[in-house]
Amino acid sequence: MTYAKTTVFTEEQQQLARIAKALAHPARVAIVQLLAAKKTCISGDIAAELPLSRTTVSQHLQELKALDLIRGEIDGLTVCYCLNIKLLQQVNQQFTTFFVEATANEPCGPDAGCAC
Amino acid sequence: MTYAKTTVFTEEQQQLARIAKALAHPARVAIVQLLAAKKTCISGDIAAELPLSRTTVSQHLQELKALDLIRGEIDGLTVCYCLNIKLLQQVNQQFTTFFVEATANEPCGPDAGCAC
DNA sequence: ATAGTATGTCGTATATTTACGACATACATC
DNA sequence: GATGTATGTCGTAAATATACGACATACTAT
Repeated sequence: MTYAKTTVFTEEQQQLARIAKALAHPARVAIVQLLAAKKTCISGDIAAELPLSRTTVSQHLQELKALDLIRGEIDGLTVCYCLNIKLLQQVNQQFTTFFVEATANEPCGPDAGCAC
Repeated sequence: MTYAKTTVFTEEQQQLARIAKALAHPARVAIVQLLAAKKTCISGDIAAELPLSRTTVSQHLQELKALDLIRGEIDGLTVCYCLNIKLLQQVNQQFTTFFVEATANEPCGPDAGCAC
């Protein structure tokens, strides 16, 4: 067996992994859900809803913002974070494609060189 | 402002985050795609396709296996990893629901107490 | 101007992830 | 049985993520 490393990760794979990473913490999932529910969008209120310190929540917000999944608008003294709906729709499409392709066929079998 | 921490992360949020974490590395995304493409399913061949050592790939495989996203079947000297199609379909549904809910409404606005 | 409030950043401690060589195990083949 | 091969685990080093108190900044209100 040759063990040639033919593949480097594609931009597509890296992009999917990046977004997955952004959602890889329950706090960040919760933040997106909070914003979607329109319950609030103000930084401090978000922190108040989560069992974490304001500092930590701010850090999670920055992570989501770094990927442009949310955007912050300064409104006087407070900051309002809004979902980037368009990007989320795009990302939704990427995940859907990934999962559909992953679940399209029965896996393995003789084609792949195994008996299962 | 009271800063009462009313919410602890729900099982749903934790589940989504867990799966997202599993896909939060391009190598693991690539592994799922490789298995889906039926190109191969044998541990060593998977490692040969990726720009990582066999040890590291094995580690990534164990992570996917721990969440039951893939299953390993020993076939003599080799081990064949197969996608858990049913679980992937379930997960697909979870992600879809999450994204649909996140993108259903225009975010923010006066309801949420901000001006954007 | 002064005081108070909301927010982000810095510093830092701890935990987790990532990566890989070395080793152990288990099967196949000679 | 001895040898070779495929795989997983162990130990460990380095990088990254998580969490939070303390501080700095910027705006509001008195």
